[in-house]
This record gives sequence, C-alpha cells and structure tokens, in this order.
Amino acid sequence: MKNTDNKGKVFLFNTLSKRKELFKPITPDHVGLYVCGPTVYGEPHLGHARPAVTFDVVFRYLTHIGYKVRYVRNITDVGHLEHDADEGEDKIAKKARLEQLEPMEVAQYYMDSYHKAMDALNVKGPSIEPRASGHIIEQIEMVQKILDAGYAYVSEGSVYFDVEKFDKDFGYGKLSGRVLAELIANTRELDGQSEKRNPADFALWKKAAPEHIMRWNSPWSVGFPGWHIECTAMSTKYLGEQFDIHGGGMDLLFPHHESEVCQSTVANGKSSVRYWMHNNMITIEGQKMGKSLGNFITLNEFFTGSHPKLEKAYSPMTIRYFVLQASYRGTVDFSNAALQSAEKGLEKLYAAERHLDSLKAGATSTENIEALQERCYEAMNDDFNTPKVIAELFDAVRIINAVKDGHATLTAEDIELLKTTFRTFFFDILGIKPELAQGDTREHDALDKAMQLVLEMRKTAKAEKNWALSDKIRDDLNAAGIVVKDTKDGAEWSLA
RNA sequence: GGUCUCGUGGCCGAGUGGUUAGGUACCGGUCUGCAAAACCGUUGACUCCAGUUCGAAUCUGGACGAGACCUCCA
Repeated sequence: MKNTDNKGKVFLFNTLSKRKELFKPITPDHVGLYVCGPTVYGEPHLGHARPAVTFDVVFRYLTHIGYKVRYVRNITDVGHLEHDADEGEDKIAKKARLEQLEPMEVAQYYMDSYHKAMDALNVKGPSIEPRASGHIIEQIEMVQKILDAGYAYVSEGSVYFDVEKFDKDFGYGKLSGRVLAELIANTRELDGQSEKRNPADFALWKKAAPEHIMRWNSPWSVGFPGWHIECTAMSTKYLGEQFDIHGGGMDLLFPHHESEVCQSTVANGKSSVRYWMHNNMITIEGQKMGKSLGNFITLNEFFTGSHPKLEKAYSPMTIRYFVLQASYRGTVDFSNAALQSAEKGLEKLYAAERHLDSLKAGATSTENIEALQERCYEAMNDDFNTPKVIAELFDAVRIINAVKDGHATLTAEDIELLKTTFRTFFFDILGIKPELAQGDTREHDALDKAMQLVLEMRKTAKAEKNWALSDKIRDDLNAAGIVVKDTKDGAEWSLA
C-alpha cells in the first residue's frame, strides 16, 4: 500500500456533527490546520503537551499521506486575565509587575520555555506560529468589520459582541450545544457586567484600566483585544475565510470556540471551520490538574522527576508515547504505575527497532507484512487511532523477535517492508524520536567497537567459568548505564 | 441544575452486534552458570437495571459514578 493511497480515506470526529466524517479538504491536496496554542504566562505543563502531541500527529500523518499542510498554531501573549483575579488584570501584566519585568520579556521567556519543551517532546514546529501581539491591527480590523455588520456595540470604550442578535439570525451554540436562553438564565449578577447589554455577550475589545500595562490604540479606546478575536483574525489571515481543521483542547470548546464561530460567521459571512477537533483533558491520579490541588506538574518536572508526586523522572518520549497510547478524545490519567508500564512498553519497541537491521532473509514469508501495514494505515485513517497503531507495532515486535529467534521467516522483500512500516509509523508518524540523534553515529560506532572488545573478554571469562569476572563486567557496565544481555547469538549491549 | 465527554480484566487502554485487541503486572514453561531479554502457554473484563435481538461489552431507555465547561477571563 502506498502512503498516498490513503488520501481521501481519513475519517475524523467532527465536534460540530459529533460523529466521524470523511475528511475532504477545501482545496484538493492542501490542508489548512489551525490549533490554539499556549498562553505564555507560565511554565509549560502536561496540559500543553496533550494538544501539542495530538495535533503534531495529525500534522505528521496528513503530511505523510501526501497533503500539503499549512499548520498554524498561535501564541497568546496579550490580554488575558489572571485566574481568580477580582480586577480585570492582564495575566501577563500582573506577572510582569511582580517580577519587575517588561510584559513582553515574560512572554518571551515562557515562549522559549514552551518551545524547548516541545522540542524535547519531538513536536514539530508549526508552519506559522503567529503571536497575538503581532496582529493587533488585524484584530482591530476584524472588530470593525463585526461592528459594521451590526453584530457588536461600543460601550464605555469596550466593544462587545451582540450574541442575542447573532442567535436570532444565525443560531447560537451550534458547536457547544449551548442554548442561549439557558445561558442567560444561569448567569449570576456580578460587578462590571453593566457595560454589556446581555450577560452572554463577549468582549471583542477591552478598554484598559489605568494600571493595565499591555495596551494598544484603537478607534474605541486604549486597550487590548478580547480573547477570542485573535484566533479568528489570525486563522483568517493565514488560512483564509474558510479552512479545513480547527483543533484545540476540549476546555476551549466553550466559550472560546463558540465565540470564534460567531465572529467568523459575521466577519467572513460564513462559519470558517469545516472540521472541529477537540482533544480531551489530562488528569493526575484521577484528579484535575490545578495549582490549588498541589498536582500541577510542569514538563520539566516530569523530565527531571522533581515533583513529590513523581516516583522517578520520565523521559519526554515516555510522555509522548503515553499520551499516544490513549485516543485523543478520552481523558488521560497520569499515574506512576501507568507511566512505568508505558516506559517498559516503549523500551520493548525501541529494542525491536534495533533488531530490525540484523534480520536474516528466508526463502518464504510466514507472516503477512502487507496486511500489518494496511492495518496501521486503517487505524490512522480511523480518527487517528494511535493506540491501535501501537498495538499493531507490538504485533510487528512479535514478528521481529520470531524471525530473530528462527520461529518465523520473511523474504528479503518483506523484511524491507517491515522495516519501512515500523520506522514510518514509529518515528515519522507517531513521532517517537530515534534513540540516536543524527550525528551521534560516529560516537556510537566507536563505543560499539569498544564494547565488542569488552564483550569478547567477557566471553573468554565465561568460557573459563570465571563467573566472578564476567558478572563484574556486566554489573560495572550496568552501573555505567550500559545493559548487557546474553542471547543465543552471543551478548548484546544497549544504553539504559 | 445545564451542555459535553466517559465508565472494559490488578493497572493503562482499543474495539466490532455473534470470532484473541495490545501494553504492563501475575503465574507456569523453554532458554540460561546466574541475571536480563526473547519465545510459548494459562488466568483474568466489559458499573448496575430494564428493553430491542436468535444473540449485546457493542443498539435504546433509565440509574449510579467520574471528568471538563457553564459572568468576565485561561
């Protein structure tokens, strides 16, 4: 099966219809993909890893099967309130004052931090990574468009979207299933609501309070853009008035994405997104991750094991693999037990991959590699079913070991196909990083030669039944991070 | 209370109306000086209650339970 044979066979779960739909891009062979990126006001954590990895795989797979994908993932670096803050204070501005830094310095710092963590997770950079602060003009223009269309109003220097009017003309809540009347009924009376005609209205532009540092000029006031407008403005700019896939976390479904639907419908004359995809949340030992719960774990803490909840450090690839072992639409619970079992499974896959190059061809094949490859593609085509793909890879592991041990045979052709299939899905599509980065091979070759020498000496010791020496060699190497295993064909080594 | 996701073996997790998911753990075996790995095999599940059906973990309804979101705002 050729990779491009799968173009036109991908089904994805569309939040809009709540079912799997055949994916058809607007422009043949091209895909526009927009994903809500991080707000850069704090250290990257697990909540950032999930959508990043999920849509990284979407990006990788669609690219692999031959689509030209423009992947846009934004950086939110303006205009967001501190959680639980009484006053409407900008998250970034508040932190900046606390730390005596420029707001953009804070944003830059955490953006770099985010990028480093994403690199560690082997998450590919998007095609375009626009920053909200760099698109203030586009946002103002879009707010003006919405005002001109008559679906927004100015109040005390702020601009609000008229949800009631929108509901009457287009129907509100198509994406999230919210009913406007119920929303209003559930609204509590709070201060600062008087500017709005309707509690369900949302801000397109906010007038900045005097102490608010992040501020820009606009026709209405010195202020900052409302949260939802940046995604609409930037997705329109880079992907057009209508584009294929919009992704993000399920927590963004309402009100963020619902508001985006409102904005683009009015500003562009149509709802811009064809397929909405939402990844589910992550939990820590069954609980929501939150600062107040004491289970808020940053990615760096995971990589180094420096959090009381963690029994040990977990490598970035363990975390990536763990995330992909569950389907993106279900919650993922992080527990030490689950993480450690994932770690072992991943190690088994790595080990099998190492053995791939030493497989010896036979005259016939006792295993059907083509069918295996096909099942991998089918799994990916079925709403990116990465757990299924991983299960298939373990079937490949079984085959690799069987051939290695002589319980099964493969033709040279099938071995090639097995290699390609395994490496394509393991490395290219699931995005697991090869153990050896390119460029490390010289060092590795040198180490391998040295190791062959050591193992030869150990073999001699074993032949002389000098167990003390052979065990000492093994134990000392182990302590140095090198694992030695005796197999039928002699000893082999790997880095722990 | 509303909207939405979900409830599978010790743990993690796929899944189709009737046929082994897979990983990990456990147990037995092969191999081994020992260890590890690998291989073979066994055990083990579908929250509960109704209904549809020849047959449901898979469809429908209800109950119970979990999570996310539900003024502004991430």
